[in-house]
Amino acid sequence: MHDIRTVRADPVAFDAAMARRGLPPMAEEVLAQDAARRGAQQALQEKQARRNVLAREIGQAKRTGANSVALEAEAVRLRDEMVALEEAAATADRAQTAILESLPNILDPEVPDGRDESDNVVLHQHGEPPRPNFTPRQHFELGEALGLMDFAGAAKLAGARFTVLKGPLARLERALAQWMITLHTEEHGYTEAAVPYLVNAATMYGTGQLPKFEADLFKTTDGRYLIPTAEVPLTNLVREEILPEAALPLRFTALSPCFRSEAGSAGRDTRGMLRQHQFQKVEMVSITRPPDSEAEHERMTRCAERVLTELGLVWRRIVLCAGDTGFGAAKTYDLEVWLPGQGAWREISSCSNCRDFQARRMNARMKPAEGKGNVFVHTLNGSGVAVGRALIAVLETHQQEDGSVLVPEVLRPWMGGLDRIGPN
RNA sequence: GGAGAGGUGGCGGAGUGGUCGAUCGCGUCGGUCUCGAAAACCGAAGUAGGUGCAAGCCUACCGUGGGUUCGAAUCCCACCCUCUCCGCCA
Repeated sequence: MHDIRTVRADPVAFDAAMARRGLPPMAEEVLAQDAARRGAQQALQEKQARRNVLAREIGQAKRTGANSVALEAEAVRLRDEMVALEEAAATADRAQTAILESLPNILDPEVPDGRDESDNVVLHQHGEPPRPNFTPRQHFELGEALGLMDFAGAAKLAGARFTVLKGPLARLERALAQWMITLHTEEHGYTEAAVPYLVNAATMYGTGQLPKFEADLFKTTDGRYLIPTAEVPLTNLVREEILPEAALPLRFTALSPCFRSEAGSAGRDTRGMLRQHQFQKVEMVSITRPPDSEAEHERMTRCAERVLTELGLVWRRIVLCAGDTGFGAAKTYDLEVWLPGQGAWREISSCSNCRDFQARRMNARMKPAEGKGNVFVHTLNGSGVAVGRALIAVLETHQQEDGSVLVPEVLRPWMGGLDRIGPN
């Protein structure tokens, strides 16, 4: 959601910002609409002021027993006139909100130009893709050979894009999740939250899923939505709040299942558990003072990177280009892991600074310690990290020639000391 | 699911058709007094929009959305939420 004042202040800059997203100029139209809105509102407010005066005078007349017939006649006329003005003002307001809420966030100047993911820029790489002296297998080959990853069973239960994990593999997923969230709470300063997985429309609007991306969501019969990420409930915790400046930053983390319809991705990544309708993810969310969000973005990304490093994975940080950056983000770092079986880099985490974009939608503000006026907070979110994909990366990275998989050191305490998942 | 009660400013709590954006208390901030503090006293203090160089002025907001009325925190309708009891249930 954009502030109409940023458009008013510099329409040329606004159009330039939207152009980076591949959108046509629209400032002129928005400003014309804004002028119409203000005109209608002003006309209405004048009538309202007159109405209030008349009502007061009529009340006074009634009390003193004076004749108020003429006043009441004018008031009736006024009310009739106001009907059209009210409608005009409301329509203009809705029209303005509709366009301002449909436009994506203004990108950080550091975001590189580009159309799609091929224009993303690698910033840093940790480790080198290994060159084992055998042909590494993909995660589903390993999992199925071990008899611990059941796609047919999942399809029977729920359809395509679901997986049933069994035995040590099910436990490995749980171990990954537990270890990650414990790392973030005990060492990275995040407060764990257990949140609803089903939220209302206002909550989905706050983080930007609605109204534009409803097709990506699962909707329940009672009008609620399954969360596509814990970012949604965690961030909306501050919706409609005015926080004292001293309370910031707020840092939350949650383990949750994520539900995605994957509309529009038919045929992509159909094999294996890379792209599912349901997966586990550990999410991090920060709410900061405006000047702090940039540093927080770096900090959060490093928290995610640490997870990958400690799991012994090969990863790299990329900054998404203009065309690939999500609707609500001003800047996004993706972390990609090297999957030896697939022989490709795949996204495992995405850390975004949304600045005040979501805060406007949520009306989430802070009261400055000094000075007047409340300001919108900044919101950030990042995966820390996707558990399902971490499982894939661990399997493919630590697989042995015999098809067994070494359990990363950090996970062993969570695996009852198990150091290897194998076909014994 | 059934029955009942209730949602008012940071909190508590009045207000049931006419200067009510809202009495009062607590808390907060500023001041007086004091060596300092407490107490006491005085004062300030909601959110957003419009307009204006500014001081200011105007408008809206008493859970949300409609309605009645010249006029609604107050009356009517719908919805949401909270609490109590009953039933069911992990």
